Amino acid sequence: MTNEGSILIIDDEVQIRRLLEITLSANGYNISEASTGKDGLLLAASLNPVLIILDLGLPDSDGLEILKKLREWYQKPVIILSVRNSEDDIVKALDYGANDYLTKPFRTGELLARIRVAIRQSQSIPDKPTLEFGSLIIDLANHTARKNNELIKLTTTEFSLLALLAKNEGRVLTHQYILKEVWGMGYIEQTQYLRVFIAQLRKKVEEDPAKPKLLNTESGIGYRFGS
Amino acid sequence: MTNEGSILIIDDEVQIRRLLEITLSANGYNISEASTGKDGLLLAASLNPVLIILDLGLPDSDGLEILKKLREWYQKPVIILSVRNSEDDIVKALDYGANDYLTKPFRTGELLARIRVAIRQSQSIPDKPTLEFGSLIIDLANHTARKNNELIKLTTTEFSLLALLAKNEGRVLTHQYILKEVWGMGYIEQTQYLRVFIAQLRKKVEEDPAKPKLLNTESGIGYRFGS
DNA sequence: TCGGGCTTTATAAAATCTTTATACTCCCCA
DNA sequence: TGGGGAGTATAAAGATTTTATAAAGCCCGA
Repeated sequence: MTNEGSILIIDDEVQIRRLLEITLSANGYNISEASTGKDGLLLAASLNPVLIILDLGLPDSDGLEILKKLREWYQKPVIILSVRNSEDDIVKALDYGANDYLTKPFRTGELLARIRVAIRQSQSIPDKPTLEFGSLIIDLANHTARKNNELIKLTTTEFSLLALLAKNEGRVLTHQYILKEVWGMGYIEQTQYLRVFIAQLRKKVEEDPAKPKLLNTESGIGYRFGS
Repeated sequence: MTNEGSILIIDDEVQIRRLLEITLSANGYNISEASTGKDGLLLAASLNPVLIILDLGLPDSDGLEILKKLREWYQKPVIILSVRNSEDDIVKALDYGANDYLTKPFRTGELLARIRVAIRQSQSIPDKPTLEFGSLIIDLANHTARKNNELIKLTTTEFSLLALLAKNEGRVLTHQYILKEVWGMGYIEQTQYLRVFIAQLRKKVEEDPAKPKLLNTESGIGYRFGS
């Protein structure tokens, strides 16, 4: 795969993409590009790049939302490149999981150095792309899950729910928290959604859906994955 | 142990140190300070801080040299804080092993966010606080309790009751107080509820429910956890 | 238009809480 | 010394809340 180890640029401005493409290529990186948040997410999932450069001012969606969605499964570095220079924007982006934040216009040498820092750090941290629980293997980067080595067909919502719970193995997550993370702020009261999807997941993931070992319910509170 | 997890500031300017000290302390970090590179290196070695904030413009030595020396053994994050704003300085510092680079004057909120990023990357999630009583472990944040490392199944009410008593280990809590805290103001007279739930808890938590060691009754007054 | 996936509804089942019933324990005093 | 009462323990029945699951309806993209 030629794009193994590439850097993904998500930015709507053509000239910025061109500049980055030239600069980064000249320094030995493979480049992939997306001009919208949606494309960016898709490309990120399919290419699994070593680093993502993300513009906050995308036309189709809020950059922070893209960042949050990315961070549900993408552990490698994300560097924000934005014209926004307010402290609030910077702090939010960093707290949402960005590794670094540069304001446009930026100095290419500095960007390159910060890319080196980010990649250097991500390599020292051992990659944990899959979560394993007995015969169940969840691959966060590829959005897939396997039981006894067979691929389980999961919808997007089912996968985020499973991934959220699995990433918090042993912890009790409240209904509200799960609904907020998977469906969004406006769905905090839709506990029934959660019940429906948990039931579906159990059918797909558990040996015996009637006696769940992975997706445990904490009556009156929420759900807990495992132990 | 008090300096375990502290942040070391190496900067010769008193007012910067004072500012950082106030800001960082207010955000729950322990602070250590050095005004020269030499002291900084010594302190770093003796304290092993979780993060170092390093000024490049030290009087006794070149900041980059300090960084280089630090990096011979120190793997945790180093954030550079400097008046120097040239691309060359920034690139060099980052390539010498700095994790981040901020130019003075800096915005404290941004610095704090970048500190969080650096610490987040350098350490995995710390375990949440738990209450431990021999073989019984109560995890308040997770709403779980374990006896001999096995999860005990507790209902919401049972858990709040156990948690309330455990948090007040050794103290006698009156019936009324417990009822008010767990059930609410309107239940102060329902002493029987309490008896029922204490009995249930003892069955689940005590080695010998007939001879309780944790959930002790103070006849005529209330209950006491432990000692 | 079709079909997959999400939302909504309906209902059965399970879990939990409340109430009742009965027995036990301790302590005081005749 | 042993009977009585206040306070306590516990099981179990009844009531209520919460959860599981199937299935119907809806919506959107191919």
